[in-house]
Amino acid sequence: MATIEDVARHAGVSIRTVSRVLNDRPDVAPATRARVQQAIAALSFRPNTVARSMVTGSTRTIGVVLPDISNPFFSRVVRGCEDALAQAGYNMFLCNTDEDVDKERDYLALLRDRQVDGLILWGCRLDGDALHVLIGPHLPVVAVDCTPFEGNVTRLDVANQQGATTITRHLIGLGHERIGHLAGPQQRLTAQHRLNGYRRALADAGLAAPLDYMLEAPPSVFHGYSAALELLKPERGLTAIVAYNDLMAIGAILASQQMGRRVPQDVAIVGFDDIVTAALVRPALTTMRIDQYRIGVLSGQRLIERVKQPQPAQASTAEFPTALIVRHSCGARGETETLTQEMLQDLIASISHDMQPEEKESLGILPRPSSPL
Amino acid sequence: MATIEDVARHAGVSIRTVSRVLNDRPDVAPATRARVQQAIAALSFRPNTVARSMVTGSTRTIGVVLPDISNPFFSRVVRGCEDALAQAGYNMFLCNTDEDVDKERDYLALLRDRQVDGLILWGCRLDGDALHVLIGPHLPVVAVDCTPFEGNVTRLDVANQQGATTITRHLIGLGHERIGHLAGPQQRLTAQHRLNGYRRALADAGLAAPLDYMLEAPPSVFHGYSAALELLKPERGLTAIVAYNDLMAIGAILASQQMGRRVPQDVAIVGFDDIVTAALVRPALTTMRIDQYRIGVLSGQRLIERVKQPQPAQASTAEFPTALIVRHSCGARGETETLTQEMLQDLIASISHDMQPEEKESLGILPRPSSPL
DNA sequence: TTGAAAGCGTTACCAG
DNA sequence: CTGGTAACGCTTTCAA
Repeated sequence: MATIEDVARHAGVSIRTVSRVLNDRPDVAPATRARVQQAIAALSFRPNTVARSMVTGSTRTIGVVLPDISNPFFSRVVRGCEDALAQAGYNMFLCNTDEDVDKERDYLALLRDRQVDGLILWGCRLDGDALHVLIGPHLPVVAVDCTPFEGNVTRLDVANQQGATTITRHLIGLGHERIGHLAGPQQRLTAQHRLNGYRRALADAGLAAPLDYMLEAPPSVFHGYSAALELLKPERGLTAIVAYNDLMAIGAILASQQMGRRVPQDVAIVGFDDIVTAALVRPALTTMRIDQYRIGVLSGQRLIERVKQPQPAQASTAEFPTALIVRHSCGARGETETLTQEMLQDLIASISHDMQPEEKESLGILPRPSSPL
Repeated sequence: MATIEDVARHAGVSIRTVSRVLNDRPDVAPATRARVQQAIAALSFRPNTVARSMVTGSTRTIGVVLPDISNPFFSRVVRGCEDALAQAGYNMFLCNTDEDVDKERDYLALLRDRQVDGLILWGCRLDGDALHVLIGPHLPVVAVDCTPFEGNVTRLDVANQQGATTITRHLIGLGHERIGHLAGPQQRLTAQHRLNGYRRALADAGLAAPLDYMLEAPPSVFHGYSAALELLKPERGLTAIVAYNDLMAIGAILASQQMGRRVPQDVAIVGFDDIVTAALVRPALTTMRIDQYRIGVLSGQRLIERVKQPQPAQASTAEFPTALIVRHSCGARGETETLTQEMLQDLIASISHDMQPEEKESLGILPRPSSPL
């Protein structure tokens, strides 16, 4: 690997001058600049980012910490993040925590050691004090669905409670009175909020919500399936289930089918997130949509704003909206066993708007990231 | 941030001695070591990874370059990669190229500038020469489904051609004689190989494979849907379709349904990859399974082996197997409209083995990554 | 407009 | 066993 010194020697100038050319400084004579650029090309020199980081104090590197990238929800989110970060000239360290506080702690320490310029945190389980200690007061952070904590942080929260209330009300509007909840892990804030939203809707409608209407499980298809097997036992008499997320809802559909109960005729099931698969299972899931790509982009953009600001800004908060998507697992659109053309059109629509370039551009993601140097 | 010098001062020793303690060198007196450790704790000092990298020449950083993390296939793969890398003490830069050669080029250059210790490349479109120039002869690389190129590289290839032959033969064995192919983008090696495999099976069986049996499209649900609308027009008389991947196969199922042709009774459809959704759509997809998590882990482990080897090893190659998963979209297991309990059990099985801890451990992924320092 | 030299936070060689 | 010091590749202050 050629160094800046080699280039200087080759061009017959000083190191300082090469550095000036590298950083596009105006104060260098055109002839000199040309000579340096020639030398750079001749040696196919590229500046060492690590060395540069040492002196500038900036790595142009962002740590992204989330539960599990193989969850389709997060994989979509991360795509948005990465697009936003790449566009601003930042690279991303990806870290999977499996919602394990020890892993969270390790990764956070590691990332700080690596001198990342900022952090994007999704659904951290660490408490606020621990986060504050690990991250410190200066490092720019965007925290989505995390416990509030002190620091240079923008909090971004999905409207989980409100969303859960909305979708539960949808079920109530359909005439259901015995509505259960397949709850997510209650250490997760998100899961707590969705549970609260569900209870709120029932309370507002004067409906009963005994404890045995709710069951907690890990947020996967399989665990949703197992828990639903229990929750749907006839003695509870449930006619509808609000699941913590789409994965669990899909598991619940499987469980219902195994128990010989038709969805939506015998039991209505709704999810949360609107992952791509939600439109593809049968019956197609009624769910609360979170625009995953968009919130990913947003988190990245917000972080970059903060990183570029010289001094810590005021800690800020924003809420990200959800939208009710009515499909067929709730019974609102008929109970036909066969797929109608209208239903099909909906599904096609669901999958077709998927990350079109125009869609991206409207969020500020241009076709190609501007490549530094 | 405290530096090693602060620690040295605080402990009343030299910088050198602190460095020794940091790196667990034996040649330091127990009393001194204790004093240094105390100082480290008191100042909550953590070594600056960037500075360390400058002098050691190793960043303990790996670049992972792939088409799109929001594709469920890759999100699973990356999870495996990250687990393997984290366990070895490496962090991962994630880069999405959208199969755009310009993006590939930019990211590769950027990663080299960042002094990554190694590279994992998935489905690169750049030609061998370009790759060789960008990467150079020394940097350890694991290249999966990429054009062969010179360098310090382990090539890993999915048995795409063989897999496509196998699944096409499965259809032939079911009595189909007019089998179409929903092909992937032919600039991709993977897509070429699967096309070849399909043609091979037809040729071996003495079946016709006119060009209008094949149609190329981008590998998404939506584009699979659009292309299948064309491919399934009655004049072609196709009774079965081999899709490039599961996403396209799912699109094809949607298209068939919209055209009023039942799957599998009127047209059999099979996919490739066995993404999670494949088991969840109706009818459940018959497909060739690639164990995504496993191949992700494997790519990470192979790379680490290479990174730790002092001099460039012999370039090596390995093939990763696929397995035929027979579900219901091909008609081999009956044509019942309703889900039988047996079918359901299969699906449950498909989703339940999903990344269990025991499964992971058998691949060498332990419950928690050993945290350096 | 250009150059010499200091310094970023570590590691590691060579003396003591 | 411990300490002074050069070196890693770059940016930037200060002089010329």
